[in-house]
Amino acid sequence: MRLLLLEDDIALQQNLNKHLTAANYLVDVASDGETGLFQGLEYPYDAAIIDIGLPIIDGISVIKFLREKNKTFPILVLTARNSWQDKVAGLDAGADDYLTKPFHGEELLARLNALIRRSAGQASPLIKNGPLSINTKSLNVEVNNQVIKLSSSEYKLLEYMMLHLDEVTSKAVLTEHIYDQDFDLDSNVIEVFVRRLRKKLDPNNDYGFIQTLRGHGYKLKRVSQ
Amino acid sequence: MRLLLLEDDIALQQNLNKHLTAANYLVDVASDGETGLFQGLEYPYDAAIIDIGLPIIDGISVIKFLREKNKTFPILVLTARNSWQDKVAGLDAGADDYLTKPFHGEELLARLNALIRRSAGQASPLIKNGPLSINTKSLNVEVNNQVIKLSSSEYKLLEYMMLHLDEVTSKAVLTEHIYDQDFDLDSNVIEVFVRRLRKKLDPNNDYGFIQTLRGHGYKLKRVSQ
DNA sequence: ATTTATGTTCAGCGAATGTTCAGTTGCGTG
DNA sequence: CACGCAACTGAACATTCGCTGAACATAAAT
Repeated sequence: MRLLLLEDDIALQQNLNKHLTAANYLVDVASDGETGLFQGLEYPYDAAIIDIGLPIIDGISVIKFLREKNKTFPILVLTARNSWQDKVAGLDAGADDYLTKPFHGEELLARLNALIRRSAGQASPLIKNGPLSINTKSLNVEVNNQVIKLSSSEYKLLEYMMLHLDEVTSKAVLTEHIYDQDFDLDSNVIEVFVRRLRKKLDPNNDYGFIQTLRGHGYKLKRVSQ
Repeated sequence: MRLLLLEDDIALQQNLNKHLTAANYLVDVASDGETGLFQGLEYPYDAAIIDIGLPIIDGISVIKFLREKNKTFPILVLTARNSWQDKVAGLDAGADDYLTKPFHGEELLARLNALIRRSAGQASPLIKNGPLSINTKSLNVEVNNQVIKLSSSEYKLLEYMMLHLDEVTSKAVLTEHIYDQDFDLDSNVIEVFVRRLRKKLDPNNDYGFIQTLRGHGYKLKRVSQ
């Protein structure tokens, strides 16, 4: 198992390196974002541990860039205590878990093991489809890296379709997904939400994300990119 | 698909049961670890959903025991929010994925489907017959890799015949399949739909996909290729 | 209490689809 | 070969479905 460790605090870096190596990981280290990013793009890592505060390129940007380049290995971010924003930013950028400093080496190892095992099943909170991406943990939605603000229902609709790319889904099923109990069927809520979603995601209909299949339902087109 | 659901919160249990059943799973439920473990050892499940906090025997132990007895079906653990220890423990015990409460039924389904698919080597929604192919999920239809746009009824007809290749099907049966209730019999709707289908799939009748058996019905010819 | 965001309902429109019809074709049987 | 019936065909007609803008209702935020 090969790891990428990005940490600029040299003492901490060496300490972690020791721990991880002892746990039979092959560790590559870097002390700044640029070097780290380069390495992350270059080598087939099984996971990365990235500190938020890095010189040259900060950790968040490194994560974003790696995800943009379709690097899917799990990422664990290290944040300072009480820095709630950093955690959120990290998860938004595509990290899979976070750890607050200070922490025990054991804790790090446990989480890392879990992440790696889980990633074998490819359960990343970040779902991408061409220029469209959503984060099922932070509920962040982006089109071409532009954040889109969606209402709760709009998000639910989109999430469902992102989890079922290219599958036709009837309005009845979509309704069930938005409302806990069953709902009045001869309402056109779904149509209205779809309308608003389309408008927000793609005002000029450049992409045609959401397609209508008359008599069947809607589907979110898979975009290659 | 048969599932084992171990959850001691009765409300949640029933809710999940409803969702899963609606998604065509056959669900066995249990509210404590002992009963659950017994069932897990006894029946051939396709997957299990296990809450960490269970009476009598806790979820982690159940998972460990199942794995020890070489039960290989995928296991999804449910954990409380912020309890990363539980997640780690669950994954270490042999679970394949985790889900943090509260969650949407759909997210559960998506993960579950992913797990099962991964463990079983997916069944394809793609049906091919020579140059003709349909996708029963996306409802995409192609002839020689050229996408063909069909109306709802046209698609239903084609799907039925693709699922019954080389079988003669009477107009009455086809009618029943398109309409929920029975329909006026002395109408020539089917003929009209067949006509339109033929035109769209094969304008010059190069292949002769749909054959007429006078007095009996239609059949979709199996094409070698 | 007021404003703002979100959810829900409604009605008109137009295109896509479904349905009917009438004339034509052509197979199969006598 | 001729007849009758089943299927074919093109077009007209009818209807449904989804789209849309807006209004109204309710919930959340200030």
